[in-house]
Amino acid sequence: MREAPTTPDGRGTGRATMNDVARAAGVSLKTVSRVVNGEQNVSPMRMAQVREAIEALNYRPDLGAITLRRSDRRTGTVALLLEDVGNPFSSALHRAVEDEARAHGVQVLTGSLDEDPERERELARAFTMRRADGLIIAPVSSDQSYLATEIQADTPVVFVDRPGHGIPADTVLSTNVIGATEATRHLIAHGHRRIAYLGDYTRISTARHRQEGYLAALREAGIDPEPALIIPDLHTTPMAESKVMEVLHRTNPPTALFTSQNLITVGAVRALRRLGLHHAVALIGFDDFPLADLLEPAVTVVAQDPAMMGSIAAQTLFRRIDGDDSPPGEYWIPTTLIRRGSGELRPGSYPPHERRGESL
Amino acid sequence: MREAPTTPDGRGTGRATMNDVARAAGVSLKTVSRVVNGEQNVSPMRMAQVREAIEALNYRPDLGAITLRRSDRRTGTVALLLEDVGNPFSSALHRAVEDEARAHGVQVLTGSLDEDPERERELARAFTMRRADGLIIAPVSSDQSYLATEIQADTPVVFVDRPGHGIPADTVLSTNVIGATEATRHLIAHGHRRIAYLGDYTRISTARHRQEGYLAALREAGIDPEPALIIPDLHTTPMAESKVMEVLHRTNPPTALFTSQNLITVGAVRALRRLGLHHAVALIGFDDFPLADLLEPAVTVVAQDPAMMGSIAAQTLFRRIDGDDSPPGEYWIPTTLIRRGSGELRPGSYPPHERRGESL
DNA sequence: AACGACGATGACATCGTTGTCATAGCGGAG
DNA sequence: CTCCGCTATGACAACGATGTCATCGTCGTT
Repeated sequence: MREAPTTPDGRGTGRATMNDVARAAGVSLKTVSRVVNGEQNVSPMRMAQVREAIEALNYRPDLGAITLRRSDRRTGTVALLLEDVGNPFSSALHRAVEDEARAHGVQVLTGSLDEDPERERELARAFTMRRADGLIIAPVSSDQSYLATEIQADTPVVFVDRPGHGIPADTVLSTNVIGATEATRHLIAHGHRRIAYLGDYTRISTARHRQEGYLAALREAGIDPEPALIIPDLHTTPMAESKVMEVLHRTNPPTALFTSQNLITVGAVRALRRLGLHHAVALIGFDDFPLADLLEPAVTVVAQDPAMMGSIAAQTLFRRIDGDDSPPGEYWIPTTLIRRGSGELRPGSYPPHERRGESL
Repeated sequence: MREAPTTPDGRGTGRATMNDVARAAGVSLKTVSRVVNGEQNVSPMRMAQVREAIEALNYRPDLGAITLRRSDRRTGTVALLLEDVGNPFSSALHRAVEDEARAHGVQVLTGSLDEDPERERELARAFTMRRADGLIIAPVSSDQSYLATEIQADTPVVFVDRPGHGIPADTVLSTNVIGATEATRHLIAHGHRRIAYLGDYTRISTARHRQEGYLAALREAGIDPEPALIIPDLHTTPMAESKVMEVLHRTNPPTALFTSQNLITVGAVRALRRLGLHHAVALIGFDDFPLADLLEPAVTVVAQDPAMMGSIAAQTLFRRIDGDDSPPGEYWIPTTLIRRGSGELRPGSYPPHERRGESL
């Protein structure tokens, strides 16, 4: 095996170029290009020589240079901007996008937005400079019109989990309103009338929609929503936990809780445990989470399908990349109410201890 | 605002180039380059003209072209190859790498390996072609010598979670042996002598090391390891669940379980629940998981620190990228035994029902 | 008044690759 | 034997940017 070549001017990167291969094989640059790209009309002899040189020099094409020169300008990369690649929802979605991308021979660049609009702009800019072939984004800022340039430059954009604003683009969403309505209706059907809503920051569209669904179900059942039971702007587990503690200490506490998001659900579970009310106060959470079925009682949830959302978003994106220019669509991914126990508790189960052995 | 320019030959990408900006501003290409790169010696007047043109044309530099031409050849991208970006361990690690990368103005390309050596090669090749500035990988194949070319070409590689083979490189690992020894010792200290080991595929180095630690603790306590209690090659929750069911149905069942991985731990919890033995048989799992503290009993674990692993791996990588060429190092990230209840059960707690009220 | 230093600017080559075009060689039809 | 058409091959420009170098003008110094 030969040494890695160094260009005469000392700028050597330690990596062989197509030119190095050409020299080594004693053919022209273009012939190497033909072999590498599997083009017709190369004699078997040259072909063998070139392949041998490629092997010997350990040549690897430079995708940057290829992209620059090729007429289609594809980078074979798509960008994925999510809330936080470390959380279960985002990472499940990410994985589904990756699977779809793999099928297209495309790599995925990811970034976490952390509810930070500035970060959204930064990352969008970074990915623009990298000329990603497409962009899937769960937007956090209130205006995505800065992406208009991209779309105009033929880089498709797909919104996922949250709708975008200021530009038309394909959008993949959970049926948030319907799911929340269904959850609340389910609690009402089990006899509850004092149902608390615990939600994330109101600026987040999904939080608003879930609250909307909650209110719709109350209205439909002729229950007056009680302002004191509508508690938005919770974002973390500790925030939710302490708020739930407070709510349940009130003189006229709710008999059921509807939590609009994972971390809040977990906070509620912790609070109920600490108060020993986990078998007394009903609970339904929006968004499923691992081990929900192993808790005591198991937690009833409105499950989203992040994997499906990722798949659909990616499929839509690739269809656009492949030239589909029909009008943008909205894709609604259905949620599923999973009955596990916590959502089927009836009001007036106090004191909890008397009921303990009963369950199961 | 002006229309996006089209190059005369019709190859127009819809995106303005530096040349377009130069033409619009009535200056030379090089002057635009100077402005964009904030170089000295541009008159304020030209500067203003150029900025205006940039704004009007919505110019964005093409990172591919920049990388090709610049002498440092940086792409501002690092590659991260993990077991599965969708699982909690990988995604926590991913997030930590992203945070470190963000601090360096670098983007992260990710890929999931799914224990598939072929996939490892494919992705390594894809990232090589993209000329990532560095590579962090949790290897699955038995030989990474194919990466030697990369290292030689000055693209640093860092192994994380599992050691690499065939090339020297920085490596970031959990203290698997120590952690497993500690867990097993803890069970022994609580009176157990019949402790089952339930592990992942033996081909995975972490699984081997955890088994090693388990055996070391037994040996140290003068307990003869019982082959029937050493159960490797479990990889999924259902596999683990059914195996644990089987083991506990034996005539002389173990009084404690040590599970070497998350999914196995969850499988064990499910099996114990189904058999009603969750308060009778002790359990310690390797690797922490969300809600472990909310299960009944709460699950004692040997916690890893994936975020720390990601941080250290990324920091090491960036140090290398910045030119550090000291000999490769090994970084051991300590594990922590978290006592929560399941690991503190003593043998002979049958029947479980008598003890139920007692706990807490 | 002559000169050197320096600031501002642009011309041109270049990075690694592909697209376009030209051309040499060869076999077969007329 | 000539010419056509095809295959195999290479020369050269171009993609979008930066690095190098040359040039020109201005100003302070002697």
